[in-house]
Amino acid sequence: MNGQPKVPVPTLARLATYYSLLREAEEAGVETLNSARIEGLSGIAATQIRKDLSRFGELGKPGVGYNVSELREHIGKILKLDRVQHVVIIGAGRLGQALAAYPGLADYSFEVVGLFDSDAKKIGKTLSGHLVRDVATLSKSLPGLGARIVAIAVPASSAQGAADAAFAGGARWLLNFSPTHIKSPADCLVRDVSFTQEFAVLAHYSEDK
Amino acid sequence: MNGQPKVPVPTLARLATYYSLLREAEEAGVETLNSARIEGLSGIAATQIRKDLSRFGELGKPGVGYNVSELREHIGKILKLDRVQHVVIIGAGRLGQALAAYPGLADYSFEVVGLFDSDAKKIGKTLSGHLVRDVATLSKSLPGLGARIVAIAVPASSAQGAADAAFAGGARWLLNFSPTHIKSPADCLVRDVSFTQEFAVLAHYSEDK
DNA sequence: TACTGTGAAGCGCTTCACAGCG
DNA sequence: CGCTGTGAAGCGCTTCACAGTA
Repeated sequence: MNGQPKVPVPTLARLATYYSLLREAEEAGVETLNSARIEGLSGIAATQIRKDLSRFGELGKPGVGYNVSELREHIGKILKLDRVQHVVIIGAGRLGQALAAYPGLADYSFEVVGLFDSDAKKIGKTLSGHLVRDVATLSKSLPGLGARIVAIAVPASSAQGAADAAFAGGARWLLNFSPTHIKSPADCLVRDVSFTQEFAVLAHYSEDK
Repeated sequence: MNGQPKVPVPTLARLATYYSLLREAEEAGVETLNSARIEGLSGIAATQIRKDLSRFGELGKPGVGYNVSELREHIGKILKLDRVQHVVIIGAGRLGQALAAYPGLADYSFEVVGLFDSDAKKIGKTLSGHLVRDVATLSKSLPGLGARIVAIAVPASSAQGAADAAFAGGARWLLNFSPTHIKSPADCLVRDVSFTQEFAVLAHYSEDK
């Protein structure tokens, strides 16, 4: 998709974890952190942490560790959290509202710039601090909102329609919270978050001893 | 006594996908489905599907495919969705409410038997159809609720405390929706669902302007 | 001495090619 | 012939052992 060195998704996920933990350490005034301490804070093995970070250059100092703010900044650049990322949310139900109001998003420089729904009772109202707009207008208004990322928080039956409207509006990165498979153009990336899947995995383990 | 063969987590996740899609096919009156059709419905490669299913015996018929209701039932047993799974949710904020009311949970035979919060304004009220109870009483009331699985939907700052109360009440399987690492006893299993992590992974792929 | 960086080994999931059965 | 089941190859992430550096 772009010409940068490919970073494995599991690594990216861990980088997001480091980022969040480094933010907290920075606010607490911690200046350096070594891989063993990061393991204690994150549950991720120290060797794994060093391996992840070494991919991007020599970020740490032997005998000392990693400089907290430098490392946070560096990871921010890799994850592109060094700029504001505009996000649009489709679906103003409980989940959509939860996402729209989620404080964690702001911590990562995500900004919700639009909340859409198809329910006439919700359109025009302000929910979770956002004006609810008609999803029928999505594909036309999306380019003007400058949103790179669209989150789908609608029931399974309307998910593909919502996604198609997003694609028509130029969206290329989707986070799909609906429990259904979304067919997407080849140059688009859809990431699924399935609550039921997570519960089901846990259920499988629920009886062994 | 763990006599069952270990099933990889990625496989379990896909089984949950098959299960959901088979439910729909069953309701639509479809009797058989072959791996190519399941690929079309799920986006999962046909060879992967056959490999996944072959692990549990010869479930399909060459030249025909898989019997929809038989397969759904079989997967239900593997994932232990053939019985009601009681779930307790800690945190009655927007996310906790979204989970408590999520229709997908009922489709998988999950039943929310308790919704807890620490906010005195919420305790005693009914939200998303559930009475909100005081989280301070959680560890005592948990055994009586018969919940195997506990979902943590509280802010990061109270997540460890909520988890500890759940562990004290005998919970051993946690779904953690808070953006923080939870320390858990060795015989407990914590699965993390991090919205910000998912957004961050997507952000990495977003194009430079 | 304390800690990072890294080549190599290890391991598990995925993909392939094709055997086997209805 | 159509479609599943499977041993084997492929591949990528993780873990290990230790070299290298402040």
